[in-house]
Amino acid sequence: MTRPGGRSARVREAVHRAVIELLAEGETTAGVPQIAERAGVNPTSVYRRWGSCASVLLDAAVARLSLTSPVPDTGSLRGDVEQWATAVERALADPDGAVLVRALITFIGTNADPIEHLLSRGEDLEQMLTAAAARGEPALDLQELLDYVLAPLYLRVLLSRPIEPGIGVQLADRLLTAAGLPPASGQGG
Amino acid sequence: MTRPGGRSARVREAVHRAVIELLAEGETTAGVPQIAERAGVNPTSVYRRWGSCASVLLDAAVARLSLTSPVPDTGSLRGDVEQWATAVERALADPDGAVLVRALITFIGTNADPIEHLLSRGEDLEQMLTAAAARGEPALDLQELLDYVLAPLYLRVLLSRPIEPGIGVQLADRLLTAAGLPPASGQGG
DNA sequence: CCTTAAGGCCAATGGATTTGCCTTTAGGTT
DNA sequence: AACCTAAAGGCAAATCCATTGGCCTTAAGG
Repeated sequence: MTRPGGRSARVREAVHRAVIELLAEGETTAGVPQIAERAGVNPTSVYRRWGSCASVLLDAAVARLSLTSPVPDTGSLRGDVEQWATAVERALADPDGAVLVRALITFIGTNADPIEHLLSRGEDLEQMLTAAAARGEPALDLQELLDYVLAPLYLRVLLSRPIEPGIGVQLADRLLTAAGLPPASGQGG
Repeated sequence: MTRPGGRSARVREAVHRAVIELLAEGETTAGVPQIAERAGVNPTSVYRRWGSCASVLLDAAVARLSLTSPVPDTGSLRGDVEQWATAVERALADPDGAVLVRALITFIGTNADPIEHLLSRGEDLEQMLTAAAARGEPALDLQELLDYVLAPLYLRVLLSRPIEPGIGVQLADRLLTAAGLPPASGQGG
């Protein structure tokens, strides 16, 4: 029998918060003992539940990023893409989000699981694009969406460049323009 | 007095090769002792010169990446951008290059130095774009070059997706098209 | 009020890191 | 060319610290 709630949940929460905090403070070399102390938890407990610092990080990152950027459904391709881009922009502009993305990237080389997780989100996005095409809007590729919008945002995070407010929409517009969709007039019609 | 050559240089070389090899073999958790053994060097020497595994990696990455992708000067904007994109593509398609980029990203959060190094290359690229604008060609932004070409390539590396051959030129064309430069006819004039 | 999953504590353990000292040798000098 | 000198490497012993294992305590979930 597994026990998802109560003390276990509190420990999980505390540990997640601890890693994120430590990373945000630049303590990138913190080990399990440091995390445990910050979380007010015994190191042994962390070792038993997660086994390593990397797993903790991964768990925290996936838990956090799952709450972010749900796939939108505004009824128009432009609306969907812009809304999604904005959500990603917001997620990455938040220092915690940035830190988690970097951590995720770091450990993706080791673990295949997080990639799977990300790709499953990709399928949702693909559906969003497919639905738009079915409505008669321009057909977009998931890869194009990633190239035009996600990649530039990630590059900023990874190189520690600032995320300019509004950049999400701007990137989305580049994609939509390249796809032949006229720029939004903003006046409807 | 510092001694850049002779045995020191050999040790440096051997250690660089060792980290790259180990990473390429998937030994992402290798520590200083493993690196030293692979390099045929005493661990103490590694500790004294670099202090940590991260520094070794960084040193190796910067040393290696400095040799790659020199800024081109073909006389035409399209030629320059396409050639640069292809060089980057080639660098990232090489497993060693990919591994180093990921390593670099991982430790950029900690160290500011490598960012400086990368940005200094950015200035060279900016000159390339400025020179083209001075010739009357479309004026491009460094940021656009990074967004359209570098970011998508990096994203592939970071998410462990394959780098499709020719993708460099394809990305370059997107940028050039967006800039109003007609696609290459390949027939000149 | 049970049962037992999960956490805490403490005492090993083992490998990474540091330290002191000696040997090699790069780079310069005579 | 032989010859300094000190920077850099090697070696071994000492130390430090993350990780593990055994055992007890707490408290979910029924």
